[in-house]
Amino acid sequence: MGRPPCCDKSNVKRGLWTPEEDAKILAYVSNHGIGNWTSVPKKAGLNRCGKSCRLRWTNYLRPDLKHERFAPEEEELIIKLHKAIGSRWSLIAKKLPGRTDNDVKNYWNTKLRKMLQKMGIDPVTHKPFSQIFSDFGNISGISNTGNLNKSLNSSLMSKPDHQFSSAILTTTEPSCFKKTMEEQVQEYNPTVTHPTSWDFLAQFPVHDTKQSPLFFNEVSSCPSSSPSSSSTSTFTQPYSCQKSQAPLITPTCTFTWSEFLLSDPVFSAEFQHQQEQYDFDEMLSPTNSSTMAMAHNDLSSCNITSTGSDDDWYLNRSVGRSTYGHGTVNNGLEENNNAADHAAYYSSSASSFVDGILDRDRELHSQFPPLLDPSFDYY
DNA sequence: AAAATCTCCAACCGCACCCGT
DNA sequence: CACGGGTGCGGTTGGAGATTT
Repeated sequence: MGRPPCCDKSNVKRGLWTPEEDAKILAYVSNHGIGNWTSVPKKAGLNRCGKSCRLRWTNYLRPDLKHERFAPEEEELIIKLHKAIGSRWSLIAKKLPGRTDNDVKNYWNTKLRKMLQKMGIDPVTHKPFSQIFSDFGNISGISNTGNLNKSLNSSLMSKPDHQFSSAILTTTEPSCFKKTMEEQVQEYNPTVTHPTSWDFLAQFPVHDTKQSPLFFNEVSSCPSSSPSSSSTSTFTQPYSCQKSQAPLITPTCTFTWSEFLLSDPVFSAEFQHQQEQYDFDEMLSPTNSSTMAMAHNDLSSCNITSTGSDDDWYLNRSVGRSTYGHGTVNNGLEENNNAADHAAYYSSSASSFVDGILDRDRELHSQFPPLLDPSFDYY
């Protein structure tokens, strides 16, 4: 039994607002102020749902809103905050005067996300696709099975190369991203001699948490919407996804957001030296609201159980989902972090947990030699 | 010029939380 | 403590306008 609708949807107008309707809202708010939106339609003479009125006001009519395009500084701030706290649009919007969460969300989805993808950055994890791909390949052994070349060939036959030359940096793009996806793949995977394609990457849904949550979504995975999360700083589960529950990996140590943020050279500089400007403590203070408190937990005190660094976390997630892959010995992180920009932006380290998994992988191979046959297929 | 496709964003939806009763 | 109305939030959709074919 769900919650009853806030109004009779069949009898209220929906869709785009007219100037007349806007004027009624503005007139009502100027006379009565904001409050009890469910009664606003009736009092203002509108045939709209109260929720719709509130949305129209907060997202469009509020006098303090900016309607011009986002400035490069705003773009950079959104990216940094998204890396730090994920798709907490309302929190991000609070740091952008005159912008609503809807503005920020739309701008992210239409511009910034695509821009990052073009530059070879996974917009969910903020890691280079090449690193993700390399990790995945090295752990699951894709490159050993022959499927890599097969996939590359098929994808390259279907898509022209010019797709990969689109990552031309503009002056509005943040300076912290320098390399195209193609460059990164060449750099991180010397064995890959051809440009790759989105189709090819799409076959390995490492950044699609809906289809296959191979990699931990550091933000949405925090049980921030859970009532209990606001009262505890330690998760009882290593990770939990609201919509896609992933199998658990036994935790061996803890990871804190504050350490993660402060270890990030880009974010920590802002965080430490301009704390007043960002002022997460104030913004995320538990005294403000439960949402703030939950986000505070995410940022400052929420402990995410992990086997080491955040990179290990991502890595372990992929390991956990690739039990039967053909693992290579190296985890690929150390040797693949030779790009100065990304080495500065993304730190990594080896993991005994990963080694353990790889040992087990090798053990499986020794016990089941057919697995090493490139022609072996599960289907 | 027309049709097809793409981009963008306003608006909607459903869920969860807050808070008064 | 339970309930229910109000609100906040993030994800998604629909359609208008722009662009390409």
